[in-house]
Amino acid sequence: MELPKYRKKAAVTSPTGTQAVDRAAQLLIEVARHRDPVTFTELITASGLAKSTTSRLLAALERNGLVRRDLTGRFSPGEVFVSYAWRGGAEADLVSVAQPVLAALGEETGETVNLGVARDGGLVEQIAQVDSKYLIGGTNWVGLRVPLHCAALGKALIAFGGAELPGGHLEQRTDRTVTSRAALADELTAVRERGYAVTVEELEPGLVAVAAPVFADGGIVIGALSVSGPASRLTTAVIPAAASNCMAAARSLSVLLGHDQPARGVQHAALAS
Amino acid sequence: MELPKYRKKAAVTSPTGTQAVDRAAQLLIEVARHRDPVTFTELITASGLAKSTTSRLLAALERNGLVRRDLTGRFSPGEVFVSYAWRGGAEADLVSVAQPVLAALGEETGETVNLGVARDGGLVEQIAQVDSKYLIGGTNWVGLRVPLHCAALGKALIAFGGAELPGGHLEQRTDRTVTSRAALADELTAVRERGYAVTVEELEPGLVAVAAPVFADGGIVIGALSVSGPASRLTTAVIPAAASNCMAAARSLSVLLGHDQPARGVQHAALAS
DNA sequence: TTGGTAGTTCCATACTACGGAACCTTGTTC
DNA sequence: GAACAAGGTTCCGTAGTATGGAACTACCAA
Repeated sequence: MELPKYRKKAAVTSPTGTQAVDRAAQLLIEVARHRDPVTFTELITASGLAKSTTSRLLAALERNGLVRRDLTGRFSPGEVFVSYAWRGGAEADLVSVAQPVLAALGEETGETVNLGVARDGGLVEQIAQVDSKYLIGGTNWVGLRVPLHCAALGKALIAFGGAELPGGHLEQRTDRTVTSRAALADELTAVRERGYAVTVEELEPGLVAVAAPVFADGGIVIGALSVSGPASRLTTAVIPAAASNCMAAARSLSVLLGHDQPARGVQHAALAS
Repeated sequence: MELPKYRKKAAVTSPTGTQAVDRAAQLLIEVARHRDPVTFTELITASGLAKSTTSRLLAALERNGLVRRDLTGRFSPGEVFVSYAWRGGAEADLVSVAQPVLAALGEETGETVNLGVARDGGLVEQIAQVDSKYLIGGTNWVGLRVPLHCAALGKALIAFGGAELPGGHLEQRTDRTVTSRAALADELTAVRERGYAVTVEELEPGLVAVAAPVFADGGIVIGALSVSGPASRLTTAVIPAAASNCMAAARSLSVLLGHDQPARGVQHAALAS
């Protein structure tokens, strides 16, 4: 009886002519995705590859600075990742990754759409925007920073752990701004239950907004997506619909960023069956 | 006359059994290294690969979320990078990338060695440390944040554009702290010329330190490396030697992070000759 | 010493990645 | 608006690179 030198695979593996690259990419993603260093054995089981193949591919990745092994032989993202992250290019890239999602949400709701991220000092900054289709709508808010507690974006961030409410006085922006920490805590609980945050004239009279959190790999909240408009259009009757669109968009963006994406690549998914 | 189907290469290409992965890694690094999106053609010339091969490899990288193409077809780092950068894992990874360099510098000088990065509010935080070999030396400073203007790490950061001096009053920590902006500006010019910063009892009486900047890809300053000790040991006579060691270590770390590294991978370097 | 675990190297094999050419798409020039 | 150019993708037969099993090394524990 002869043993086949190559195991025949049941599932068709990528007919794209890039098997090795796909496999290496999967290994790299597996390393980049985890918060803690990953062991060689974990990578073998995660990828389903042969020891020798995994060893060879990882050596190639390491040689190129894409992964790094610590003293115990475990793998972490390499210098290329570290260097990229420190360079600060990620914010610009986040904006461009998000742009299509914002555009779609703007199309659906017709209102001003913003992507916000937490900043030091209890602020949230809008880093991308799609303008309202109406004549009355938001001006350009990109670069604008507002307190977390009176913005929908800010509430969404705090509620899901993407920002922390600073100590001290909570500024009373309008007569509807929530400045009691107890009331705010109750509201944040509601935000977590609903999945979205609302502000009704708490930041500026006549301004209503809803916002939902955006997650990256590993469930970390990196920002929030908001829909804002005048109180005359965003009435209590239409807020739920806008919020629903907003949450769906936030979820899409999260998936784009690798959150809860079951199998990112092409091959090996079938092998698990 | 027959045309060879495969072009014979003069230089031996990676005898490691990972040609495709190495090539893909080079393309990925080329994309991650640049601040601005890179075009397909630029990648072809940079890699020296055939159009078809480049197209296939880039498609594989894109499919796996490692690169992304914008509307004009140019390439940026993909969601995997964006997600990694936002997760904040880069700081821990920087510490572990830097650890061997710090250890070597500590071995050479015998003094306390620190890696510092800029924080909001005109502060510098020490994120990694190697302790002095002497009984009198620095305590554990990891996590400690001090004003930029009176720390060697801070001066090195400001001088090379890695941090900005905040407006307002410059705190007088000791009677030797430089609090005049004009005097500080002069000193920063000297730092740029020398390549390293010095503080002599400007942060705490009896404490002397030298520091040199650490660069990442593209010349961005991401942190600084310092050597600190008591004024009794770090006298004006030995400061230049310590500074020289410190600068060499900072340069090593910069190279590790991809700064000015002529050819990171294995192949293609030979093709340029 | 023996056994076990973790990972690397070797090797013949055969399948995957190769590059040239054809082809497609988009934008530009008369 | 036809012809051209530039940028990029798909196709294809071929060859040489990636493959996985086995042998091997290194380290640790009992």
